[in-house]
Amino acid sequence: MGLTEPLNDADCCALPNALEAIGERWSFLILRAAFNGLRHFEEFQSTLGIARNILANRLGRLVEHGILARTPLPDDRRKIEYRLTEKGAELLPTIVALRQWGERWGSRIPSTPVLVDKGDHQPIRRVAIQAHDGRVLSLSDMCWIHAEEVQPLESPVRPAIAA
Amino acid sequence: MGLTEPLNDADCCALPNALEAIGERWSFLILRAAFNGLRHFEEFQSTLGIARNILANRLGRLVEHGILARTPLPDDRRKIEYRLTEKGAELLPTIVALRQWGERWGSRIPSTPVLVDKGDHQPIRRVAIQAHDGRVLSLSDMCWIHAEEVQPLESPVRPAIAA
DNA sequence: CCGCTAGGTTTTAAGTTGCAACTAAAAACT
DNA sequence: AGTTTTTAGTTGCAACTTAAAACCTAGCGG
Repeated sequence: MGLTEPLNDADCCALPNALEAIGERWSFLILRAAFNGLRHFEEFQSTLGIARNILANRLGRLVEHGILARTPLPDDRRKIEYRLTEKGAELLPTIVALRQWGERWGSRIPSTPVLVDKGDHQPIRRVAIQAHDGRVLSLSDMCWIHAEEVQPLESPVRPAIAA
Repeated sequence: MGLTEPLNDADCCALPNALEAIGERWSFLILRAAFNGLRHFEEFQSTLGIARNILANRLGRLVEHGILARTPLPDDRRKIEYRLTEKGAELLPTIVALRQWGERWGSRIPSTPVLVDKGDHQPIRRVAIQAHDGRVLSLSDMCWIHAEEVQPLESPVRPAIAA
């Protein structure tokens, strides 16, 4: 078996932290809604069908964790805007990965609206784990080592384009 | 704002399904433990510190959803092996993406054991959303369109990784 | 100053989690 | 064969979380 991580200690891995921020019921769905451009309490509430007290609680928690920013609009100060921060926006790969997994393995019709590159209208790739040079890796291709043991690369590879 | 998905209907998106399978408290951590090679009830229990009844419940649910396979070992039939199925193994990008996010934004030391390519011991890339040609896309580079409207590419790019 | 709207809080019921103690079956010792 | 130990659970009960519905309050618009 490829990977074996010393997970006995909680602090070896950032997952528990991440889950503290977004692991509760509804948080993920609220986030998805935020990625879809929803910004206001009543929008979230009516779109998701979530109870108001829970929504208030989750929005508050996401704000606390710096994932959403809460701003009363200056021209109507009743209205509160909840917007993804940069930190929040960087959850997109996680959400898309989970969504793709659900699409691939769920009992669903292949879900008609498709996420595409705005430039050429081609569908995005499957989210995958890649080596530094872009090769797609699976579970058995990886292992854990200590950060200090990593050898710097001789010729740094162009970061964006896959081989 | 780049993406706007008709999320009014629950069935437009595979996320709620996915979350039904793995969205409860502990499920993600159990999965991480499984990725780290844990296989037995007592291992999960003592490593994670989870209550036994909850662990039993979650393992059962993950098995129901085809994410873990439950097999009593032939040479000691008390021992039950819980192993990731293919479906389960394909959650790896989701988990790694969330972990990387937690590492980047958490208040943690950069988490010493690092996940590397077993071949060259170089760290894996950040999990990202990519266009068909490998360009990394962000929120504002994408939009939703209907599947039928996607134009096939003239020179097909290696198909294995396209979504 | 009246009513409406947006974004909450309160109350109460129902469901979930967590701990500790218990059980059941298979293996190991004596 | 009988006792003990190990592995994987189940049960009972208290504490906490979630859900639904009603209520509240600041800010606007007439």
